[in-house]
Amino acid sequence: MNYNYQTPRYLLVIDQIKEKINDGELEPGERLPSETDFAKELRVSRNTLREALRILEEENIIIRKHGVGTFVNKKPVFSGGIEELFSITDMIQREDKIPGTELLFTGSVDPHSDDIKELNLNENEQVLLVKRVRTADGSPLVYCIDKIPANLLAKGYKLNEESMLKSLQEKAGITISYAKADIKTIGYHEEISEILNCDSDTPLLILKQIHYDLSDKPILYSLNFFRSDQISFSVFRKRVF
Amino acid sequence: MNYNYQTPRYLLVIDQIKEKINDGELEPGERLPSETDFAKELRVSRNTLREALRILEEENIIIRKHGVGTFVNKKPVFSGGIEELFSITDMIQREDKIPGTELLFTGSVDPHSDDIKELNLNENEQVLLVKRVRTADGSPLVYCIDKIPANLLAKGYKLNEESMLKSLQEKAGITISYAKADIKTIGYHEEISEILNCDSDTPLLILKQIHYDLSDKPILYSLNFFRSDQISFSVFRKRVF
DNA sequence: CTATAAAGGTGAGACGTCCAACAAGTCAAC
DNA sequence: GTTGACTTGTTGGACGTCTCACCTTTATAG
Repeated sequence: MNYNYQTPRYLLVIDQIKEKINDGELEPGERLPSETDFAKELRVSRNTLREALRILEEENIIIRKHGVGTFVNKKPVFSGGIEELFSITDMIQREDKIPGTELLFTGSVDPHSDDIKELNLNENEQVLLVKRVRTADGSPLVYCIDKIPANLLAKGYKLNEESMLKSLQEKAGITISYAKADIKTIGYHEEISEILNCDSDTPLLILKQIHYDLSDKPILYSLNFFRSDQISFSVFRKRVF
Repeated sequence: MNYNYQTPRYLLVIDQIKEKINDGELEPGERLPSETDFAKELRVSRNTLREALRILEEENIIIRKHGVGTFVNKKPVFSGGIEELFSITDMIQREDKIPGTELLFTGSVDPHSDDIKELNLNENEQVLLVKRVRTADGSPLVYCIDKIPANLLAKGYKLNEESMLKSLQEKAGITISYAKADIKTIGYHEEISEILNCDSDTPLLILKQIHYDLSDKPILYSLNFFRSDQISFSVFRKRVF
């Protein structure tokens, strides 16, 4: 096995340009050298440079104006919205809080009809059901229900207390690539509101997700009930023309 | 001399391939000809074909596997999540319902401190405040508060009853390019829950948005309160590596 | 029979070159 | 002064060619 990664040139070029921007060598709003000149300066062909510029434009780091020039974008690209897939562990850490986990239940169960549909299961296939409460700095933040087809996991699969995504990656070799999420809300849930220790005036934000792997196979069905007084979801919405 | 190169070749190639897929000439899951062969067949250079394939891959229409081949994607690309920016009018129409509007208030007012911050206003700048209830098939769905800096609009600016985005585009020549949205929830709002005609058990989903134009200038600050029993937000979440 | 090596096909990346489309400035003719 | 052709410099698009990395299949050695 020779993992002979050789980083493509255009990716190196991207890094070089980003570095120039971060180092202040290229100021926001400033015009880049012409493609011909810049290619010479970076010692790559114009096409390679263009490939890099194309991606940088996609990432909103530069703006290209036909017949005028290429410019460093002014605005700091904000992101980190939930259109990017990250784990609840990450979500908590981004708020500079310490994530914790309280395991409520784990074991194989027969799936509900919903699960069969969403996870594309066979008749007799069981699912690994995990119920947890995730805490931020010790106080309960979200009630999590996760379901994974049992046959995807080795017998001795041991759930660690960290991110489910990370755990799937490292323990089962499954890479989650994307998820289809649905955001709802519910006023009060007898059991869950109790566990999250929030009163009847505080609604719960529900994040219902189906996670898929690289070959579009449904892997993980999860329901998350958030305390709405401690969380909100931000989304970067882009106009599609 | 003037050959018919109005639209770029690679865009034509994209259309040709899409057409082949829609016509059933290329079945979902089927392998495309190799790049070399396909380029010959379509009478373009391999580079041009690759540019087309690159874009088709981005659009999730095909999947390329290094050393194996290029395949037509099986699954229908789901999207339409709120990571794509569309108006509430669109949102309602996508549910096959008839959008309606009830205008509650419109006029110029002094901005709040929040507005000044979010819309990047000057001290004495007024904002056009619009309060509306949007209905779907006649029944109230969402309570909308919109604020636009007054100086962006001509004196005689007349709000039509349609989409604010569309109105800004057509009447004021302002193109909204993207928005930063925040999703919250609230259990009950004395005034708004009343207007939306929903009881105290039904929480409201709040969509708070700041809309920006093509040059990243904040244009529109909006607060939308949705009846949570009639709406949920779907998001396509993608892993970023 | 199995395991390993070689071969061939595939997409990925890169280069040099050419022409077209676009924007802005220059300058002469009106 | 205004107009309109021309010039210059930019990004956009396209081509042909080459090498590399990756995967599958086949052939071969044991």
